[in-house]
Amino acid sequence: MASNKDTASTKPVRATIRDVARIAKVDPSLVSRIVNNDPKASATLATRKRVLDAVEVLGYRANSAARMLKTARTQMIGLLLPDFANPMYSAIISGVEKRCSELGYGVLLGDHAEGNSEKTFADLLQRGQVDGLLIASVTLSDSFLKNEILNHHEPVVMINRKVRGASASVIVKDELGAELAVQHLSQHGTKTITGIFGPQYIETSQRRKKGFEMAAEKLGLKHQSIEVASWGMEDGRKVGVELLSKKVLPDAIFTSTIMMGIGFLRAAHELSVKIPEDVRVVALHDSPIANYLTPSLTTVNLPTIEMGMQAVDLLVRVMNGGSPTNLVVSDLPTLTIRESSSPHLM
Amino acid sequence: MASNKDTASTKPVRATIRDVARIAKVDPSLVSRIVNNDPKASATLATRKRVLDAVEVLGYRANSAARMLKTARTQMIGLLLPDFANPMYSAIISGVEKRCSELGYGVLLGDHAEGNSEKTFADLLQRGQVDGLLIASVTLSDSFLKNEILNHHEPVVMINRKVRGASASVIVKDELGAELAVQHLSQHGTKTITGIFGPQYIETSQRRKKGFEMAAEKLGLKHQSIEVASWGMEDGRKVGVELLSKKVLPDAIFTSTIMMGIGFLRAAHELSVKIPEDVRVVALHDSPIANYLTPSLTTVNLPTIEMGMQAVDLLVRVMNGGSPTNLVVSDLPTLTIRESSSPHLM
DNA sequence: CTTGACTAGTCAATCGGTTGACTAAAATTA
DNA sequence: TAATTTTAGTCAACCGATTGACTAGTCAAG
Repeated sequence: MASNKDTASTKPVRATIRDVARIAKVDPSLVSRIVNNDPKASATLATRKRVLDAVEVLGYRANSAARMLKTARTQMIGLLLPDFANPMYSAIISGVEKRCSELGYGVLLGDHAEGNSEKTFADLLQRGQVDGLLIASVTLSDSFLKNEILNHHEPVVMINRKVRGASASVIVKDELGAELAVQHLSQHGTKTITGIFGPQYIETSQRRKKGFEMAAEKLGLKHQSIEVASWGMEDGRKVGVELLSKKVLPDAIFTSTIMMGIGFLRAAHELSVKIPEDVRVVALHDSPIANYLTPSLTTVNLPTIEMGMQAVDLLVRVMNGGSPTNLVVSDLPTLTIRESSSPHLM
Repeated sequence: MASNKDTASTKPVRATIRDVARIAKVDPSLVSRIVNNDPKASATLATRKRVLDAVEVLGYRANSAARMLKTARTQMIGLLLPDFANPMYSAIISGVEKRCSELGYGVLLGDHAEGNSEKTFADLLQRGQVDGLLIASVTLSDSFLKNEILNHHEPVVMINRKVRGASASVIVKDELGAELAVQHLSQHGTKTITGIFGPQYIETSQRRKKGFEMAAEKLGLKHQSIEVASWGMEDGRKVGVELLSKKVLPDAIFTSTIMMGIGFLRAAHELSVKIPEDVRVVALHDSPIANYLTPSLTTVNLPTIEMGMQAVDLLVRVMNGGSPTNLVVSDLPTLTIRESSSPHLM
């Protein structure tokens, strides 16, 4: 008699380890050891083959719930994001997913639109659905993170952001990215430059601003930093309209996100300010779309996919008992020069 | 003695149902019934309170692996996507995630870049990590899907695509979307119109083309359909360059994806063709970015988020024994008129 | 021929909840 | 008051895989 009674019709009958064991005429424990390459498994070649054949024939896959229960590891990682539409996050997702899939981890998605956050954390971590958590959110406050996350002291890695005081994180060389942009913008006789940044309570925004200001200082540029409440296209547009309505325009603009850069280009278009002739623009973050804007947008390509991958690596290390560290992706930002900063390309 | 022995230091000690039972001085089964609102649970108010208090105090959450194992349901849905960067997919993800979270399902992400596919399917479905699968992929061939997916006859819902012969699906009114675009474009004295479509072995592409052609026919427009191999920005640009290099330009262009539309605008810019003065453009799919392009891009807003949500609903129905159906989201596409199609806005 | 060391594999407890079957006491009905 | 139903809760068998402990048989060495 089959151990799986066929329930009426619809339910697919999944083979269990016992089914395999019965077919191969061995104990389930041996099957387990063989399929998991347990060094403790000792079996003759013939036996091993019988087992493997049975696995093949039955299409056996270990039930992951049972395995999770016994091993207390889910082989899943939670990924918390605020916004799926932002291309920056797309790249992170890609990197995370890629590395996870290489390492045999699943990626459980968690969005945390407003109000959602506690629920998500509780649901994912507390009921043991994931072995660890990646948080790529810029909107959660440091204090919330400290109280909710570090309290539960689960393995957590922050992506693209450090949280003061604790936890592991992976960031990229934002300062250097900003510096690269400023250096490039300083050419062609640029004297004045304006940077547009997100809110400074976010550590990442701070680093970008710092990189911008130090580079401008070093190059002797007259500079100004504008801080806005958010990072989106509309923010870039609004600031752009305001800035470009003035009598005197800066020679160059640096936006700390590509979304802002896109918005800024739009503002310039609306006010008939010529980019790059009147104002040259560089944005942080690359995205395929930068090539297709008019003018195409010069960007600093941050190693975002790499950041996602290394975040997974770090998280896995922490899950295995490694100590949480704050990691900086060693890949350097690179500049992709396009029309928005290069009069001669136009 | 606590049932959880404290392992050295790092591992967080999670309370089990037995811990709760002990504190509340009841049987674990009663705890289970109470926390799950099992109608079979009968307990005095006092007992119930004791249990709930104990749950609260211990921060108890049912271990999901154990529950999965026993109930044979994971409360997770797999979402298979080809590309996280495409804004179209972002909207689908949003909708799926939202509805899942409302219904208490988790979303397990599966990318299926090349070669990845069998592995992903096997991993997710066969080892019972998800109760059902949503597939939002346009690149997998019908035959692959039929053999790999329908063979295993697991609950699967296709998003934005039908597979001939079987399975459940959710699509939107693509024809109508195309028609809406053509109608709008037919104004302002348009006589000739060209549509740009993805490969016709994809059913969705077919419907869009059909909608386009029927509408053009009905309105007495001279029309032409171009078929390209893919749906991206570069495809739109290439076709655009080719098309706009000719001596005679069509009065209007319809692109069947927003990515193509973006690429087309770029082509026009490169060739100094004025949009909308020389050629008017409408793209299928809306996205916030359409507002920020130059010119801003008129789009047909398909109810994509809704599609994601309804896909989840349908999948859940199928998982609960409902019969798989091919569903068309009833929300109608709407037109958002922007500069690319409206001379008077410029 | 005996002892010891492998080899090839089996046994059984366990992970944490769930759920049908069951019981003792209390409440209701006859 | 006795019989019956309800209430309040308990018991114990799972779900499927993992893993430390154990055993029967084989082989080699002494």
